[in-house]
Amino acid sequence: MYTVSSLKAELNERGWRLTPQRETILQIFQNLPKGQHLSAEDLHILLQEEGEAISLSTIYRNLKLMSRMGILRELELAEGHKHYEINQPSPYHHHHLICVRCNKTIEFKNDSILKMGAKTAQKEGYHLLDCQLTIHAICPSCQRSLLPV
Amino acid sequence: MYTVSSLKAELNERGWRLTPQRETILQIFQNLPKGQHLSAEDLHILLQEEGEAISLSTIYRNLKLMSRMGILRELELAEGHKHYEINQPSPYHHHHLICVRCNKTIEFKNDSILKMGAKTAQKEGYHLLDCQLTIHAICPSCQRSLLPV
DNA sequence: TACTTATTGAGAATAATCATTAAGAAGCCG
DNA sequence: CGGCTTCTTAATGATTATTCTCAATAAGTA
Ligand SMILES: [Mn+2]
Ligand SMILES: [Mn+2]
Ligand SMILES: [Zn+2]
Ligand SMILES: [Zn+2]
Repeated sequence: MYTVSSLKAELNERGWRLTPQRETILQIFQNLPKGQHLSAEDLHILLQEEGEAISLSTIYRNLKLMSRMGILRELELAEGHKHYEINQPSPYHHHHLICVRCNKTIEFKNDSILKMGAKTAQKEGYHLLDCQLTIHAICPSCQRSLLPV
Repeated sequence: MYTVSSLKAELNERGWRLTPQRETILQIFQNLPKGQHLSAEDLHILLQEEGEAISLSTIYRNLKLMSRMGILRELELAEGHKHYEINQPSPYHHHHLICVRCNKTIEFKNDSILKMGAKTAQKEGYHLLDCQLTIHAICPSCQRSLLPV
């Protein structure tokens, strides 16, 4: 599992710095209950409630940065804004099935997808940061409700 | 001088449309006193005052569009936001000398710059949209005031 | 007149700016 | 070797600017 010191190492390697804000954000995501995802706004409010407020600017900046570093995954759920979760390696790596009506999200695993992603990236000489299958769909419950569109 | 019908022609040629908003924006810039430049916000307020309000979204979208079409010029003055003016051909084509302290802006002409720009673009096979020399400086009056930085 | 689809407007999300702060590197002793 | 002081410059936070989204509208065209 990703530690604060490995974050520091990776940052420093690129001439960047470990800040309390980055450390806090990493820890929030590491301690996030399985299956939960946070938007920038969610994170902002959560931090305020915990009395560790970080500015929205900094949150946006670091969510993007940590996604590009491959530490977080940027998820396109069905709410009109991005969500994030920690990017975990193989045994925990998973994909998302999202109900576009009620936003209920199910995480599922599939090793062959990850393998294929890794192989494809490698074949092209790309450095893999994340590989996620996102399925937008309508859940059984919303199907039953028969509401138009 | 650019007319509404030539704007319509150029738009339609690309599958785009002439809207009242675009027409209004063009006319505002055409009637703008020589040497005046408008920011998105300036334009928004100006239109509100004239009772022809156009949404800020639409203003931003069209300022960018019309700049890319070569109808407007996007100016990097010294105020932290973009300004725009109509993009006029040769005899009216000009450049800008801006005081970064008081924002006083002087327009000046220089045919050789335009010629060089045109030649350079042509040599590389580029289609010239605009060619502007922007000079950021400190005006005599601000020099005299001797204020630090 | 009907039809397709670009455009608009409202609101939300995200990015940019800039002065201020503070990591991390480097130099200096003890 | 450590701690302390400097120094450079990345990062933050507050604010502002700009972009994105989506449902509703309307331009151009058949
Ligand atoms: Mn959400
Ligand atoms: Mn201005
Ligand atoms: Zn559902
Ligand atoms: Zn001046």
